Amino acid sequence: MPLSSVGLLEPRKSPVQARSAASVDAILEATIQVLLSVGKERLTTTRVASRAGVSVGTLYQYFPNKSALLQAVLKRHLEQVAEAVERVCREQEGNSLTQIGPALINAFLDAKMKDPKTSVAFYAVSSDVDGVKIVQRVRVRTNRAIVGVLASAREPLRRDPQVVASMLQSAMFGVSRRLLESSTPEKELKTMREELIYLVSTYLEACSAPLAE
Amino acid sequence: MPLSSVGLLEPRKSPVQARSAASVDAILEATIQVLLSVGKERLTTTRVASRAGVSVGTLYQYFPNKSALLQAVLKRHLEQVAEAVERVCREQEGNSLTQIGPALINAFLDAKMKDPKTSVAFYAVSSDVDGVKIVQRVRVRTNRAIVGVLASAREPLRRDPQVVASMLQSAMFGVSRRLLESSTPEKELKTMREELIYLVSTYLEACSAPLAE
DNA sequence: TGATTAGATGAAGAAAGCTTCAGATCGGAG
DNA sequence: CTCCGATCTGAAGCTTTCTTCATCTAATCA
Repeated sequence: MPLSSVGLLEPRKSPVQARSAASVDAILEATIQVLLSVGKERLTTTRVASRAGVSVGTLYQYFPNKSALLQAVLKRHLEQVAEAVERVCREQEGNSLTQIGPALINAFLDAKMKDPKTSVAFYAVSSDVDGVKIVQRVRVRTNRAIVGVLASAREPLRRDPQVVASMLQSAMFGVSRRLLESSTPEKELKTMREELIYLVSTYLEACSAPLAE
Repeated sequence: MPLSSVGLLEPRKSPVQARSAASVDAILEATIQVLLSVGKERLTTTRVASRAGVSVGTLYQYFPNKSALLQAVLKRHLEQVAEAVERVCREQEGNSLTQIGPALINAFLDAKMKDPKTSVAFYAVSSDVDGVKIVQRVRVRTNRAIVGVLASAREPLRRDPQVVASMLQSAMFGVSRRLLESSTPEKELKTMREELIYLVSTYLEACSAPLAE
């Protein structure tokens, strides 16, 4: 399965007629389904096409190679999470750190743990497909959003917002990954979520300048 | 590259004569070197054997398949990190949380970031080789050690040590992964290490019962 | 030294899956 | 209704790499 990571990410052609757009969508969905049902090792372009109800040829009309196909679904998934984070950050603008922290964690975990099986599958895919680059882009976006809310918070930060945001991200990703790699993600979710909120809260409190002492 | 994850992890035979032990070692080392030089996509058993100065046949005498080979090197790497953590935990036994936290972080980061390139390469390998199971075993070991020191600390914990340990692990892994996936791990290491120590310190302090108020 | 077992060799078999492309079909404009 | 480009089809070519095994060499011991 030599996935040349050369692949252009973009579809080969843009849909002109309606049916082709439908094909692309079906292919994308089928990819995830095949991933979940047989795993990445046995995910073949033929199988994906078949599941999507089209022929391999059609698949290759829209994706230059298998790698690009996988990249496309990965990207879509990560962007959903990024959007969730950006959304809370916008909503929490101007609030106090006490509110921002928990809100951020909840939004992230909700988005990431919404469909644990899929998220887990994507971890595996990511390393076959030059996923790091995609992940990085998303990370930068997310980071920017977090720095934004932090800066807008009622309490000023005593520490570099950039670094604080990175730290928060690391902790969030660390926890979600741990959960997803555990055998029973849903079971531990509640506990770990609460603990993460606690961790982040104490951290943010410590980071904020003492308003009155 | 269909890596049947069925592979037995153990070598097919144990070395009786000295030269065979040497072969196994050479093969293991060569695997890492090939991984670093051409990447996992183009790592072939032939190439590894060639680099190790033996023939493919010899390789297959000690490893049932490619997957087992990769698992072996991955396992070795993870265990080194685990040992480093267990060591500090032993050393810090009975100290205060103020000391334990930083010591733990430093030991972990030192071990994990010792050879960033290799660590990064292993991330990619892990998902091809059923690495999750290996990672999990190591996690459990590490968790046990951390729970141990926490319990031995001068200050009693107000929170479930199990959960606290999981949280610490998640944060550590999250940060190290973030660093390794960044384009310049070494650059950000210092900053992130300090920040992580700060995070962990404030967290542990909050977790400990107030001795005097 | 001769016998016996451990270890090494590497050409070739076999499987697998990606990707192509020549030809069939569909949809819409005129 | 006709025509033409858009879209679809899927058998087969091609490449690649894993893995085996019959055979050869090295080490050990009596």
